[in-house]
Amino acid sequence: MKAVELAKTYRPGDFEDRIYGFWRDGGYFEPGGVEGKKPFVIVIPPPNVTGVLHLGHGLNNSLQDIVIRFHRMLGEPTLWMPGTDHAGIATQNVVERRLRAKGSGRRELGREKFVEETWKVALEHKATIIRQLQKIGSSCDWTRERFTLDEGLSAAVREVFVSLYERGLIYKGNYLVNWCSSCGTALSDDEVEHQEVHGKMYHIRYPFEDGGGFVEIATTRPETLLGDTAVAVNPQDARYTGLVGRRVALPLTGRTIPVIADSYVDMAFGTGVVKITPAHDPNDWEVGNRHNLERINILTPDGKLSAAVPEKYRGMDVKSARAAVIQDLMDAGLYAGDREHVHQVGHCYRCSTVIEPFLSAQWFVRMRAMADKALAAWREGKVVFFPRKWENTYTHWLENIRDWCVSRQLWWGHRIPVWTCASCGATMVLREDPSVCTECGSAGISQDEDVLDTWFSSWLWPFSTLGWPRKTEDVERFYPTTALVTGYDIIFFWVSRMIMAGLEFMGEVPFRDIYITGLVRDLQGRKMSKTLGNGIDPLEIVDEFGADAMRFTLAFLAAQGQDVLVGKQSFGVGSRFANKLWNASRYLLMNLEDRELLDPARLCLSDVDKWILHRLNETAKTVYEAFQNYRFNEAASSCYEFFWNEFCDWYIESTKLPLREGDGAEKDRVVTLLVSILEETLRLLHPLLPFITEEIYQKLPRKGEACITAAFPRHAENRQYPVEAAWYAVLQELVRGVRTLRSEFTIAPDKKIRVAVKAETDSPTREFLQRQSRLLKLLMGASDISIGTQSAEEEGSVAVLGTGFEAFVFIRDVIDVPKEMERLRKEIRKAQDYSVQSGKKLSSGDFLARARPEVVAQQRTKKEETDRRIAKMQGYLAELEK
RNA sequence: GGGCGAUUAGCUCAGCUGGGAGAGCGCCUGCCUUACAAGCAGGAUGUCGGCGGUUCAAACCCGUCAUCGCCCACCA
Repeated sequence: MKAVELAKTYRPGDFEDRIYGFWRDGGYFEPGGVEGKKPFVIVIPPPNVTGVLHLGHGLNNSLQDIVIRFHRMLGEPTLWMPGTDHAGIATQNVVERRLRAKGSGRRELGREKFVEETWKVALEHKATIIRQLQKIGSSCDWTRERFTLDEGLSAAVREVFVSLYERGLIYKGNYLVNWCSSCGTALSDDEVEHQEVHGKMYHIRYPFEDGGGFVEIATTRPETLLGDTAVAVNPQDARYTGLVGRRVALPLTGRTIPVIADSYVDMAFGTGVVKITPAHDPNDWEVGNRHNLERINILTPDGKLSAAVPEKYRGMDVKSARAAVIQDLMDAGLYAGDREHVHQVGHCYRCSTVIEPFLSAQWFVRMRAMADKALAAWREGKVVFFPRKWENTYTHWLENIRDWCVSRQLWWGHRIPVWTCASCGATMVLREDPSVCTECGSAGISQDEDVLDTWFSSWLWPFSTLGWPRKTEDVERFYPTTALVTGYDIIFFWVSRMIMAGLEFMGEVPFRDIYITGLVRDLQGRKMSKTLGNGIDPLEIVDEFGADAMRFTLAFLAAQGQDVLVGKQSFGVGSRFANKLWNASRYLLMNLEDRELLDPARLCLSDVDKWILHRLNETAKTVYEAFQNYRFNEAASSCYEFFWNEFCDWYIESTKLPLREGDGAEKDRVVTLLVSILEETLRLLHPLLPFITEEIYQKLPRKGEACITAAFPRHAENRQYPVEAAWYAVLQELVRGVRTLRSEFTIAPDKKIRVAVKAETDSPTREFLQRQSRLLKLLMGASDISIGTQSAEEEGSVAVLGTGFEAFVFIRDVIDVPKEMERLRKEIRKAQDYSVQSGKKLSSGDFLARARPEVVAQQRTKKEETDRRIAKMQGYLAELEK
């Protein structure tokens, strides 16, 4: 047979795109697998169509692809459902920013044109994102790709909104909501990020209406005074009881407001007197409700002071209004100073603008009942988080759930399917767009201007992508899905809500396993962000190191529950590993030249072969279990260890002897085995390094159709060879010992040495070593080796001790005697430390009585071994002293 | 104010059921040994954050303190 040629150097760029095309065009990403097996399904967390993917997506999608490929190779019908999210606020902001840069704006453009423009931008980004996902090897079924704003998903959103309305779970009301004046919309409570702000606490005097003194209040937002409708004191507060019922003159406004008593007021805080602004503070809102206070909305939707305030302040933004109010208070002699104050202030999660509580009419979803169902599902074990610690976050949020404000004052999103009739005032919540009023037949109807929160489409993702509300085969076959892989930052936004929607509309949780990835950070542990400029572009990594290197590195670093810290240099790990795989494969395939492959099942196995097969078998088990439990770092490091440190460093090296000296039949046997181990290893590594494994796999002389759908290696009882594995471990110990000596005494690699090994009488290990004496010579660089039960001569040698053997290396002429004595003393000291420690245990009655018998026995054996070693080393030392 | 996580080699971190502390990178030494210098062979380095406790036995379990980080929370 001819040798198979692999390029001299590993260049992932040469084949990754080609391999991806082979898979995609070959339909390998579509669900196949074994008939009747339970499908394995993941829906992708849809990336926002606002920009490009960052390394966090790189991690998240690499891990999903690893799991998907693993299950596909187990023969399960596997579906990775891809798609993207229209990301309401974020995308609208991107487009608005662009328009502003051109001196335009969304108002200038008008709703229809603006939405058209946004579609263009979204589709551009969508294309980029999909290209990126493909670049890193994502084996998504692109024939099923979805977008949260496409027709099907819009139908799902519509159905859910109407159906919730019909069930009485959606209502509209005038409430205080979180308002972002920059985005110009209401937000849900979860979309507000609290940040610590070093601000000021301002003290202001409110004079009594009838003259004669004042009360002093403290506030962090003096400008809201313009909307005050009361001041409150605690009814228990002896200082102020007399004041309740009196009226104060509200500064700068000409209005007077009452002093009321409410237990909400904390007597110990500030002055014990609180200004009450029901329209601009959630607490004041409650107080206002209890006391039937007027609500004065002093803000406009774009964050300016409204017509409700005195003329001079109208049109000012909050910041300048604050300054003006303070100045005017000073001028009026009502300002009582300020002090430093650190507090939490809500900011918009999309644009970081300070959130104002703002009174407006919004749509809300009643969450309590759905949350209880989601909690029950968790309690019944229907969803499991990996790692478990995130279950606290999940339950805590659900237990304290609040109604969900779902309307957004945006143009980009699903328009709320509600119409009102101008003539009869009817409200229509409908599955189909009406042309006239369903109550009075008037044509004077208009649709609600607002759109829905982006998450209102995302929470349906696990079934809307499958075609729901239509009764499709996909829904039937693939719902519920199996696993979800996502970041902890969206447990509230997305994970919990999907579980609620799944239970509510499908009657079943949408997935079973929830793997929560860590966050990708830079090497200093900082979040990657545009402003810090410390972000890493996954495509740059793919270009420089290859997609396989990126994936392997991320998996290698992804310890469950830990953030992943990476710098560009980090990817060297994966890069070197892929390179090693390339070179080892190149070498093995070179050896096919003039060889004939035999039937691997009928090969006669040497002890060394049995060792590596045993290790491969064990590794397959470890990796299988690691993938099943989403322990990616463990899978990656086991693969690394097996392939590099065992297969390459020892097994391939060991086979160089027969390949050099064996006869043709022996060479055929060895090459057959090497190629079959390589083939299995490629399958083992495929989920982690899909491109390179497929590329090499396709070149194997004997292979299945494609690595991507080949069977994942499984642990087999009949491939266990623990005895041979133990023998080989002794061989390694012996070789390492001799190599250490060589290195310590700087014996040139080409200088051949003579070694005598003395092993225990009647030991199978000794017989094994005797059988491997030529291999031993090769591995230790020995010219001559003798293995017996006694060494004829020890004169002129330096000894190496190991499990059941002593080896004598005849290099006394080149060694530095004092140095060797020093080394021995150190070794002895170490062994003695252990012996003493172990002796203490063994002489303790408690230990003997309470420790498990096998532990005691083990301890005893080890101590005896150690003591024997000490005695021998002392013997060598005495020898040297002479 | 609650809750969670981290603290292990110079750096980044593993260590899943308690039984003589591990990896990768970096560092040092020797090698271009016909697969691989992105390599090979070898080496050094640790009061496992502090203090208590449980246990025959603790990096691991419990308590406590310290430092760092994250999440949640309406104190003006």
